[in-house]
Amino acid sequence: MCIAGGRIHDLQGAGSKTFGATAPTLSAQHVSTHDHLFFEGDARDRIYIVESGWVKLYRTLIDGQRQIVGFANSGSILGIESDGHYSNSCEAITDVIIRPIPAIRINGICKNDPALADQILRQIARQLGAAQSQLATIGAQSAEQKLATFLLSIADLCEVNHDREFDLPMRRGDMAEFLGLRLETVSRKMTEFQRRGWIKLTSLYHCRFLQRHVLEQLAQGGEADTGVALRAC
Amino acid sequence: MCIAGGRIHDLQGAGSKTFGATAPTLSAQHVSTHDHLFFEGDARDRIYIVESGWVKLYRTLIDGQRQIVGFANSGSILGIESDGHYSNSCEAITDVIIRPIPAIRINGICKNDPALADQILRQIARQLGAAQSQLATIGAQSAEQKLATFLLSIADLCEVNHDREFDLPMRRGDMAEFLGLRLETVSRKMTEFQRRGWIKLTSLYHCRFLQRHVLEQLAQGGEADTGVALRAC
DNA sequence: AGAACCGCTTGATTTCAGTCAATTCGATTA
DNA sequence: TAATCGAATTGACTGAAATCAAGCGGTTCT
Repeated sequence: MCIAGGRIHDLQGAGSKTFGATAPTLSAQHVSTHDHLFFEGDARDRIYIVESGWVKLYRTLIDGQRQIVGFANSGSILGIESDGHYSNSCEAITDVIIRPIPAIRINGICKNDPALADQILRQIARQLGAAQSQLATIGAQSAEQKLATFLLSIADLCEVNHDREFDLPMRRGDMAEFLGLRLETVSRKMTEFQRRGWIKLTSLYHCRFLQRHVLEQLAQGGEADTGVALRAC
Repeated sequence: MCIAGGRIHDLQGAGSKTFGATAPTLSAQHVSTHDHLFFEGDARDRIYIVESGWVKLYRTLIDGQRQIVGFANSGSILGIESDGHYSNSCEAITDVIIRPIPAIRINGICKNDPALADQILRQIARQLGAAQSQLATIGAQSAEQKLATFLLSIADLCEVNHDREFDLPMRRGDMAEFLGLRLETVSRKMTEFQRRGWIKLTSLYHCRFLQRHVLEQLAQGGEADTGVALRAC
């Protein structure tokens, strides 16, 4: 099966030709929160361009452990890392609108559709860079540093508003599975960040930076000084 | 600077036209062990195709922590994840022969050189898949599982010979920086794997599988049973 | 030969994050 | 308003890997 619950709906007439004259012809589709676009191992019959909303991409190990390998929102292309079969599962974490592209178009795409191919090449390069950054985060940072890095990068994707406020569209457990932590650890650190006055959670899924520079220092591998001036030495 | 020690040598006449009629014109170059092809942040003036030998790709955090984001050998394309500037440093861990491709060719490559573009697209997709697998390894596995996964995948890249023997071209510290562990932990686990009769180190950089299935079970998230039969229950 | 160096191994101890368990919070429904 | 359910928080305890430190073995340099 490819779509859990079969709740993907065609949106005839919704935003078309986003990707130029050679763009795909399939119409945009709607996916509800918690529905899957595809599962790891499914035959890859199409790739998807996200038009709005958020999805998570993850892998499941045999012992049930899961690893989220990325979150994706508007502009992301899904399914390009695989060949024949999807190598990740993909679940909507908000309501999502996607535009499918038949996989058949991918073979020899450079000859047949150079505009789309360039688009895909840029996207996949960006995703590879992001995956490598995430490797550095997961492999070389402490829980505290991981969370700081995560908040900054998610805020970046969400475009922080004038109040330094941004969405946190995923659950604590998703954050944990992305960062290689447990949700209890994420929860504790979020609480600690608040207690120290670095962030303010206006709701579970809404966050505001109070001391962004402290998080940036943490993320870059420095010590958090909480405003205490460093003495020259 | 781009090449530490300036020890990259042109190899005029060495293997040419590996990548079809539209292949790059620059000649192959030799890089000695421990020399750098490029550093994180350098202007990306070219990408490279590895023709022989091994390199490591890594990032350095401000506090000096390093994360190896990948090892690459024959057939790999280096520098494609970046745009304008290299996002990783690249160091030869053995003597290496590479073929450079001027970055200028990359823009609009689909129109100008579709054969090379298809090649790059396949390579980058493979690298993204590998990076995501590595995320799952680093984020969701124990030290023991990480090492089992690593040995299996490196053996795969090296092509195990008839004696189930394969090269381990990197140092313990490199393995550690790749797996998000400390070199002491890698050393301990390697010793433990040997003591349990799963592997035999014929030298520091040469390994033989004795009980490959145990490692495979470990890597997939199961318990290691060391040959003791499981009772049906 | 001796000294110095480098990478690896091994041991003792500490610590950060994981585990297990209880409780709270918030949204939805009866 | 009470009941229910899922998600998040909080607490007590444990354990796996990090840290700190010493020693080993091979290679290179004087």
